[in-house]
Amino acid sequence: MATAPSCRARPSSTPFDSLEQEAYLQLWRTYDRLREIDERVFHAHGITAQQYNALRILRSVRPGSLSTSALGARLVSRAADMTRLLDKLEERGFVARKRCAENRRVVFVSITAGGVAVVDRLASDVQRCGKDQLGHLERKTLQALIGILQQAREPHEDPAMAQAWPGNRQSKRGGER
Amino acid sequence: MATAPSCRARPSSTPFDSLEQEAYLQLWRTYDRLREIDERVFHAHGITAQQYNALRILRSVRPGSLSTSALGARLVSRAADMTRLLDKLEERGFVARKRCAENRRVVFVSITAGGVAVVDRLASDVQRCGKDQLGHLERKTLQALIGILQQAREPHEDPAMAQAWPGNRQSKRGGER
DNA sequence: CCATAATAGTCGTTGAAACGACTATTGTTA
DNA sequence: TAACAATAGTCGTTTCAACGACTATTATGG
Repeated sequence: MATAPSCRARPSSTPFDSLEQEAYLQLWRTYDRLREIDERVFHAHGITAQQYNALRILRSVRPGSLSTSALGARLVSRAADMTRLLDKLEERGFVARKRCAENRRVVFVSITAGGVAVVDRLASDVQRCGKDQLGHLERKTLQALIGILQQAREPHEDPAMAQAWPGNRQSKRGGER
Repeated sequence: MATAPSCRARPSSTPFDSLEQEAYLQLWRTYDRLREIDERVFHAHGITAQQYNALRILRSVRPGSLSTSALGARLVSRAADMTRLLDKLEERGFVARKRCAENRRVVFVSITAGGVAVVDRLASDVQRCGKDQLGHLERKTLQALIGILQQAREPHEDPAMAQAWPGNRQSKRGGER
């Protein structure tokens, strides 16, 4: 690891006020660059990254369903407005909504066969996209990144949803490679 | 009540298809969480993170100016539409635009005294915000994060602007502790 | 019971991002 | 120099995100 131990940065070349700010801006820019890549993929299929995420989560509980707010809590990015996100998915027949009988305030959402088809159709593109984005990093580097990111947001993560975004370090998933 | 009775991490507890995808989603979520924090700060001052960045860059070249596109290239996040971003800043008297005489296609932008005042007024809040976001990480961890992020986006970074986002690893900026 | 609060979701409005078409200016070349 | 291409920026439109107000339903406390 660590290409170039030298590089010899000039003193005034860092326009950052603090290390924390630099880390955050690097994070922002990196996210922005990688997002550009996967949005190309999703856009080609007429879908949004956020919408894909919702479908991915719904597929994982299929044939079960989730309440609107439970789904929102599991999304990668907080979504202020589930209603309209689901409106779009429902319009296109990817999800179905059903009012809960016991508690008529909640609405359960489930993925339809059409929604599953979309996710499946995207699967290989998404897989390839991941390689395009970060495939040049070694596994150990990726794992280190994941660990630091979890550590970084740990104090800002709502403990109530620690199970949705667990801080499990090792995550030995086996497969893949 | 009755949060998951099991916990028991069933094999399918990692909803990620690959390590690359996991890293990207962790990056996305972490960015989202940290962004929430600094947007609170900027929103309190009636400004956008992106706008603040533009002002920060313009202040760094003060009293000089940058062409619209040069400024856009230096921003943290690619901005599709500089025109309207600058419109808003100009409306509020934070920047000034002036057509270039030699090449009348380009427009030079510079920060005004009012713009400098805004950035200065925000400085301490921004500083504190950085601590809130990532102050709980050790310096070495932050440096490791920065290094991995640079490595992560290196193949996706336009070489033409490598100077705006240099890949210098160590960036010993001294003070700040 | 009734009043009140708390919860789950919906909707209106505003502002920003995305995408592309368009104008103005300059460079190139036949 | 006229025609064409390239460049820099602007603008129109559509879509998405943010914020808050609002409706409907259920829980709670006198």
